[in-house]
Amino acid sequence: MILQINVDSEAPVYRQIVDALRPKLVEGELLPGDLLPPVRQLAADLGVHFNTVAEAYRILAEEGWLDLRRRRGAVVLERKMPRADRAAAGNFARRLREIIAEVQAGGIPAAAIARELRQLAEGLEQ
Amino acid sequence: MILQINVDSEAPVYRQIVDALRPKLVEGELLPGDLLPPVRQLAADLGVHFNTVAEAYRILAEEGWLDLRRRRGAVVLERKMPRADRAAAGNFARRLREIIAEVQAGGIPAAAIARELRQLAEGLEQ
DNA sequence: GTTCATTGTACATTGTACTTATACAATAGA
DNA sequence: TCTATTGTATAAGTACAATGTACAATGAAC
Repeated sequence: MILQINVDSEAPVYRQIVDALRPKLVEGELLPGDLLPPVRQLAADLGVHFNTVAEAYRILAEEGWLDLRRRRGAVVLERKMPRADRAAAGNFARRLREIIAEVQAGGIPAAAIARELRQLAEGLEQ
Repeated sequence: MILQINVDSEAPVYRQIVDALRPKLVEGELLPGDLLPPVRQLAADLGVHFNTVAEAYRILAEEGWLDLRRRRGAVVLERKMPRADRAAAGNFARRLREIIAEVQAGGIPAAAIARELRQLAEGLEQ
């Protein structure tokens, strides 16, 4: 099982799958040439319909991460990072601020959040 | 206008409103006793139906941020931070990892992301 | 080269969630 | 007491998510 989903989440399953796979692709846990499980197998593992998995694969294929071909499956591609558009950076800051506020509201102390942020920042620079 | 929404966003409007207001509440930009605009006024400003704003206010009221009363409007409350539940911290790390991967995939350099994270971490510790 | 199981694709259907429309209930202030 | 202003409740329209089913493509076995 290469990922898990949460049926209680408000996020749609196909998006949960995309959001769980993308970090593995970006961080190199999944490498070019690797083969993802067939839609029917991953769907069975997750307990959802295979079309739901297919939709997730399709999104990642459109982003340039996967090559989908019948009878062969989903292959991880070599992918160049695109040029960033102007809005992306601003949106990123806003979304982070939203999430941090949500987590703080949930009772996580600011110090713990700050620690987590620094840890991730370090991980990015290696 | 105390906030803006993005009609192109995939996030539902009522959630955009919640996610835009919560940071203001957490960070103290909105203080106990402050009055939010009536649902009809904010809705008109945003170009949506007032029930959509009412739904957002209701969510924030359930979280303990607002007191809603007819004819008086939405008043910001004094609110204690709750005890954090066990899952929250782990979910936070996972969501951050997802968003960072998404932004990286969009072409923002890791160094820029790391800078943003550190900046937010600093802001949290003041 | 043919056959067939395996894989992704296409599309209709069903259920769920978002947004709106409309009517209602409560209440501060004149 | 009356009334305008405010939030509330509920149903309907619409779009989206997830599924069911049939199909198309193709690598492997022979």
